Amino acid sequence: MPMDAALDRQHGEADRFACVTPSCEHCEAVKDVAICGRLSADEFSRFTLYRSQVIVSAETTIFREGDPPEFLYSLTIGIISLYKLLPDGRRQVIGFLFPGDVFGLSLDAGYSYSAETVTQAVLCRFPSRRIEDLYEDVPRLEKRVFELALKSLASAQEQMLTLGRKTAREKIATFLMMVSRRTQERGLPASLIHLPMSRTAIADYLGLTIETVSRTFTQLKKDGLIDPRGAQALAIRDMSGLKALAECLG
Amino acid sequence: MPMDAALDRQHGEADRFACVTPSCEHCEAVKDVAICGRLSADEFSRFTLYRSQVIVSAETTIFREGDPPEFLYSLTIGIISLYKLLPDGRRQVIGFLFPGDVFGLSLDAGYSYSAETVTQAVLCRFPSRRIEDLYEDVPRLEKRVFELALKSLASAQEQMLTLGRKTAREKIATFLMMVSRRTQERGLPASLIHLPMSRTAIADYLGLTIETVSRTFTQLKKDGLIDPRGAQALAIRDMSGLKALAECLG
DNA sequence: CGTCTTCTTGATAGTATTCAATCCTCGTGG
DNA sequence: CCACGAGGATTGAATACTATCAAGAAGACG
Repeated sequence: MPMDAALDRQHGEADRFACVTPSCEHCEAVKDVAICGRLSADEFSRFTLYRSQVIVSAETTIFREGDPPEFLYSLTIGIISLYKLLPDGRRQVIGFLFPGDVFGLSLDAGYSYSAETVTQAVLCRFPSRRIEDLYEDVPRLEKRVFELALKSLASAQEQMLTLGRKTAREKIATFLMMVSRRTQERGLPASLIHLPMSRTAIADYLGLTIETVSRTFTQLKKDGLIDPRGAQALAIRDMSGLKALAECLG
Repeated sequence: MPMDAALDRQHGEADRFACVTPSCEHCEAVKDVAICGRLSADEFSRFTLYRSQVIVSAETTIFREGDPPEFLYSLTIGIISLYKLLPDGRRQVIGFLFPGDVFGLSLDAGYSYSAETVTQAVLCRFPSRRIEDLYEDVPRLEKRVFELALKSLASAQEQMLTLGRKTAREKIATFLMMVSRRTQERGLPASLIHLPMSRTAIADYLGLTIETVSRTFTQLKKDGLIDPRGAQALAIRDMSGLKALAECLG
């Protein structure tokens, strides 16, 4: 397993990660929310000295749990999943990331989770060993990363509530509302959502099996709450009903 | 409900929270791990200008989810639980805190969880609105709080794996190993652990019912892994067996 | 257009929950 | 000092929700 990881890093990167120039035409879209948000022009130019950008194709591993932390990442475009594995293969997706989210923060000698792309993605990355220098050069950035880490913490705690105390139906509703919110944040319609992640990934995120996920989608459709558009997209037909279900009101 | 909270804060604090002098005889015990760890004498004296200390009796609410954040807390002595509630009363304990842990970090207008003591506790607290001043006065403290927030994040992610993918038996083993580790960190024997939290609190932490928790303890006893010493304490008889169970190896 | 993968649906099984009763512990008061 | 009462913990029986096993349908892709 560590052998595979080593090989991957040795031979794989050139194939999987395409480097792009530091002039970031996409960054504008997420500038308000991303790590690089709220920086002055001067701060931003210093910031770019530490940053490199990569394009990663869909369904590609970025790093594995236990790998020595090489980079701190910020997602510009695309969707990424973070997950942990048990020795027998059981998997828990601990988060789906959207543009503006950061990942790869680590205190220890290794990353505490694996990261892989769901869709093709554009990432900013910062060498871990130069992070302290970056923080000194652009102090506001440290505060920003701190803020984003606290946001991650809050959503992890919210997810603990979902995993521990909600039913399958409520879990799916919660998941759909989360995707809807993140979609809306990007300026897209909240009730027409794209689900590029597989049923397996959704199941592993919610602590369910793919069969239960599938059955629950079918039920929600029957109840008129959603209207599937193939397996990869759906329309929310009753937003307030779905919200009530997600928040366990009704 | 908000009425109750308001009354609590108005009339309750004098009764529930006893203030103690800033000379902290207990702090020595957790100095290496706590928020105040690794500070120079000079930094520490500046630090104390922001800090107040309180003693809180057992089973007492410190703040509720949604309350405006007044303080950042650091636990010196005792055990605290953080939890979230659903409207219908379902509860998820999102963490048990031990000496050295911080809580009450919040970005929003309100705390994102409730906090209550399990045992009597000694707390350091820092007014939220002066936190930025404190960070400026003692820059190293901001890094320290950042570190502790990342630790919280890592343990939340670990708990997501437990909640989503482990069986009741594995969950209990994981919980016991966590308590054992935190006990050992305080210089106490790892295999003789104290469980001051109720079965309800343990169940709400692991996403189980009290009955399942109880039954699982009984089973683990039968299997010779643990040896209950009343409901509030137990000896771990087979540490490596319990560890294997917690990590889902065997 | 056929193959392969992913998703959906169906039948059955199992783990944890629910409902209910008993037991135990500990604090209280006689 | 011991009996009593109350709340929490344990145990038992039945149920329910979700998982597992198995098969079929729908897309995706060459």
